[in-house]
Amino acid sequence: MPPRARTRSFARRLPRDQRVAEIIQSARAVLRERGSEQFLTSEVAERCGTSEGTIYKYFPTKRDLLIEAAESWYEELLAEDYPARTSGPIRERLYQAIWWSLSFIRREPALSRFVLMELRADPNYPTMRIYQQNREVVERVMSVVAAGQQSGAFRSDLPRSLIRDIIFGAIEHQTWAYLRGEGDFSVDNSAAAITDIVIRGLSTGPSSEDLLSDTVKRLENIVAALHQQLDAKT
Amino acid sequence: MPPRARTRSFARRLPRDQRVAEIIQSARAVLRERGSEQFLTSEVAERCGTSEGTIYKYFPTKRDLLIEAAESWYEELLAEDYPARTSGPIRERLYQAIWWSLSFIRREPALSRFVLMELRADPNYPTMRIYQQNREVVERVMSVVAAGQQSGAFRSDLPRSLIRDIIFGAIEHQTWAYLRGEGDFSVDNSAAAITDIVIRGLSTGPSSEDLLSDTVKRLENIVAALHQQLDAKT
Amino acid sequence: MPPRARTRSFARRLPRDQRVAEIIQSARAVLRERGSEQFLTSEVAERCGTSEGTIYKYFPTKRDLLIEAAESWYEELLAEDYPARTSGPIRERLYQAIWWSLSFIRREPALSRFVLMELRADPNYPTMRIYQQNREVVERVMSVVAAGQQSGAFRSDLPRSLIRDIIFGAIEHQTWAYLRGEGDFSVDNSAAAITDIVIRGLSTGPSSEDLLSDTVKRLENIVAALHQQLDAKT
Amino acid sequence: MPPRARTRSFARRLPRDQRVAEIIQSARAVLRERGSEQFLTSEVAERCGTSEGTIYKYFPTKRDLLIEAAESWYEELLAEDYPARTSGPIRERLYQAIWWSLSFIRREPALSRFVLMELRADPNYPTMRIYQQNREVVERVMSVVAAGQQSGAFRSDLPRSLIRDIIFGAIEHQTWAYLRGEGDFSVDNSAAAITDIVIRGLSTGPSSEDLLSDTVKRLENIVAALHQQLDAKT
DNA sequence: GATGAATGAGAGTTCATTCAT
DNA sequence: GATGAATGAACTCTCATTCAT
Repeated sequence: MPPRARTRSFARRLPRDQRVAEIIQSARAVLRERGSEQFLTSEVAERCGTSEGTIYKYFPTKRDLLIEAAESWYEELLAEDYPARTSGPIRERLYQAIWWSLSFIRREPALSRFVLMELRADPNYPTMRIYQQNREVVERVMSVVAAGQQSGAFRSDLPRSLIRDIIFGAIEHQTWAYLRGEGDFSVDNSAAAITDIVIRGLSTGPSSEDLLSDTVKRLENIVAALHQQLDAKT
Repeated sequence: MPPRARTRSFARRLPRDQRVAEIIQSARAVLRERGSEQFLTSEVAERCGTSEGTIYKYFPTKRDLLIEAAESWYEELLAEDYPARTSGPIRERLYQAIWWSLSFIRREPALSRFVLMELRADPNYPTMRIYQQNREVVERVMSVVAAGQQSGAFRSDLPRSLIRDIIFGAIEHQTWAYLRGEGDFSVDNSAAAITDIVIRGLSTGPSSEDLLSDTVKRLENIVAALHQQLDAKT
Repeated sequence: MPPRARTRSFARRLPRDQRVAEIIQSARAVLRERGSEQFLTSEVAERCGTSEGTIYKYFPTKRDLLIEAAESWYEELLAEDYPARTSGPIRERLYQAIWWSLSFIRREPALSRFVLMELRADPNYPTMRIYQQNREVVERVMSVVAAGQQSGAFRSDLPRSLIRDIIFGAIEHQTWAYLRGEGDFSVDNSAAAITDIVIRGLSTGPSSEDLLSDTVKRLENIVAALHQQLDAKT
Repeated sequence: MPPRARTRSFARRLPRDQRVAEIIQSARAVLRERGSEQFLTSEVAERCGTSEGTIYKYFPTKRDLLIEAAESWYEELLAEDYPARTSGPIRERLYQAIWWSLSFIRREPALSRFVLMELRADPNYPTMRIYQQNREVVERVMSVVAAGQQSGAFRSDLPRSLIRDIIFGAIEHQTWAYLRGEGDFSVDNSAAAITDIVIRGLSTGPSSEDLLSDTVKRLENIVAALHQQLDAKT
C-alpha cells in the first residue's frame, strides 16, 4: 500500500463564498450517501478537492458543517415554486400540501433524517435557522388545516400538535420504510391516501357511522310535513 | 502471555444468569440515558460493578449486548397483561390497542428508537428475535384493523401498510417529540385522538363530506319544490 | 445470542494422570489445527470437556502446556518401531533415516513447526526434554553420516553441522512448502532425491568430474603391461 | 467529536515521503529486534518520535506496515550491485549466487523469517510486490542451475523444486540456527560447502559410487584373465 | 479435584481537530 | 487562503491467568 501520491500540490484559491458553497455541496453529497453516522470530514475534503484544514477554516465544527449543509438544502427546496392555493376546495389544497411535504422529504431522505431525528433533538434546535425553515414546511400543511378549521369544515376539538403528528408521522414513517429498502412507494398514492384519511378524520358533522342519512330522513320528514300543511292550506 | 502474578480485586461472584441479567439491566439504563450513539461498554461495566472483560465474556459484541437489552425489554413488556378483546365495539378495541402501543413505546423511548430507527435498518433484522417481538406489537393494532375490515366496518381500499404507517407514524412522532422535550403528552388523550381520526378515516360509507353535499342537493331540491308550491299559491 | 447453557454441572473426577493425558491430547489437536499462534487455552478446555481452571491446575503456563504437548508427541513417535540398520549399504541406511525424518515432520507439521521454529529459539531450549528428543531424531540421520565418514565412504572435510543443515534444511523446506499448500509431495521421492544428492555430494574419491576414469585407465595400463610381461614369459 | 481545544505538542513536521521513510526504518528496526510476533505499533511510533495516529495515517494496517518494511528492505538489497556472471565456470557462478543469497538473508534474519515463514503462507502472497522480489532472489541461484542443466553439466532428472528446496533449505536452516544464537557462521565457508555438495550432487556422469563398481568389474575381469594365464602356465 | 466467574493490561484502530508552513 | 502532517483521546475487543466456591 504505497502512500498515495499527492494529486495536487498547488491549491486553487477561491473567493470565500465559492469555497464555502463547494464544501457545502460536497457535504450534502456525503451526507446523502453515507448518512450522518458515517459522515467523514475527510471524505468531504476529498470530494471537493480541498483539505480538511480548509474546511475547518470555514466551519468550526463538523456538526456546524452538517447543519449548514442541511440548511442550504432546505433553503434551496423552499425557494422552489410551491403552488400554494389559498382558496379552492380544501381537499385539493390539503392534498397538494401533503404531496409537497412527502416529495420534499423523499428527495433527500438522509438529510431529512438527520434534521428530523438528530437536529430536532438538539437543545438549541429552536435557535437554529433550520428550525424556522422546518416550521415553514410544516406550516404549509398546517395552514390548510387551520383554514379548514376556521371555515368549519374541520373539527376544532383536536390539538393541532396531534394532527401534525398524524400527518407528518405518516409521511416520515413511510419514508423511513422506503429508506430501509422495504419497497418503494408512490408519492401520489401515499399523499392521496393520507389526505383521504385525514379529511375524513377531521371533517365536521356526525361521522358516517352515526348515519348522516338519519339527519336527512328527519329533515325530509319535516319538510314533507311542511309540504302537507301547505297542500292542506290550498 | 502477559498476566503473571498480580493483585486483582475479585469483586462479587455471581452465577452466570444473574450476572447476565445485571449486565442487561445496566445496558438498558445506559441506552435509556445516553442513546445508542453514546452507549459505552465501559459505562455499562461501571454501572454494574464489573469489568468490560466480563461483559465481553457474555456478549460477543457491543451490538449484541444492545440487541439483547432491547429484546429483554420487549420480552418483559410483551409478557405483561394485555387485555386483548376480540369482541366488543371496534372503537373500543382499537383504542385499547393503540393505547397499549403508545404506552409501550413511551415507557422506554430510547430503546424504542434504537429498535425502530437503527435495528430495523439492519440487513438481518428479519432474522432477529426482536423482529418477531416487534411484529407482535404491531399485530395487536393491525389485527383490530383487519377485523374491522372483515366485518365491513372499515374500508378495504387502502393498503394495510399505509394504515400501519399512519397509526404508528402518529404514535412514534408523538413519542419522539416527547423525547425531545417538546412537552409531555397524555397517553390517554393521544390514543383517543388517534383512534378517533383513524376510525373516522377508515369507516365505510360515503365520507361525511360526500354525504353532506348529497344531503345539501336533496334539501335544495326539496326547498326548490317548496318554493314552487309557494309561488303557485300566490 | 443467549448465553449458552451450561452443559455439565458436575465434573468428572479423574485421576491426575488421566486428566493430564486428556489435556495434552486436546492441546495437541488444537496445536495441530490452529498452530501455536491461534492456540487458545479456552479451546483446549472445551475440547476435553474441562475448564480452563483445571488446565492451570496442571500446567503453570500456556507455554508449558504447549511444550508438554510437543514432548508427548515426540515421545510417541520416537517409541514407534524404527528399523535402524547399523550395517548394510550406506545408501540404503541413509535413505531410510531420511525417509523416516521426513515422514516424522510431515505427519504433524504444525507441531513440528512449533518445535523447530519457536521452541528452538527459546533460551532454555537446551534444558528441555524436547531438546534431547529432537537430538535423537537428528541423530538417526547423522549417525549414518558419521558411519559413512568413518568407513571412508564419506568425506570428512565438511563440518557436521553443515551437513545437518543441508539434510534437514531440505526436509523442512519441503514440508513448509507443503504446509503452505504449494502442492503435495511424495515422501518416497523426496527422500530418494535428497539421499541421492547428499550421497553424491559426500562421496569420497575424486569427484566424477575430476575423472575417476583416469584412475581406471591407469590401472588398465598397468594390468596390460603385466599381461604383456606374462605373455612374454611363456 | 471529542478533540476540542487542547494543548498538543507538534513535534517535527516532515514531508510525507520522509516521514514514511522514517516509519519504515523504525518498523524495520522493531521487526529486527522483536520479531513479527512482538512487533508493536506503539514501539514503532516511539522510536521515530511520532504518534501511532501518524503511522495509521500512512499505513492502513499493522500488517501493511510490516509488509512495506519487508519490501523496502528487499528493494534496497536487490538494488545493490550484484556481479552476476552469465559465463565462466559454473562452479564459480553457483558459488557466487549462493553466497549472495546467504548474505542477503543473514543481514536481516528476522525480516527474512517474517517473509519466508509468515508472508509466504498468506493467501495473497503471490499478489504482493515482495513475491516478485523474492522470486528474483531465488532466480539468481536457480538460473545458474538451469544453465548447468542446459549445458549438460548438471543432471536434469531431479525436479527443480527439489533442488531449490535443498539449496535454500540449507541456506535458511543455517540462518535460523545463527538467529537462535547457535554460534556464528562464515558466509564464505557455508556458501563454499553448500556449493560443493550441490555441484557434486548435480554433476552428470556416473556417480563416483557407480564408477567405482564399474571399475571393480573391469578390474575383476582383468584379474580373472590374468588368473587364467597363470593357470595355463602351470 | 474441579469449576467458571472475573479480571485487566493493552492491542489495534479511528477520526475530529489543530497549526506550522 | 490553503495545506496536510500531526495528534491523542477514545473505543472495541482479546485472552492468559487467578481464585472463591
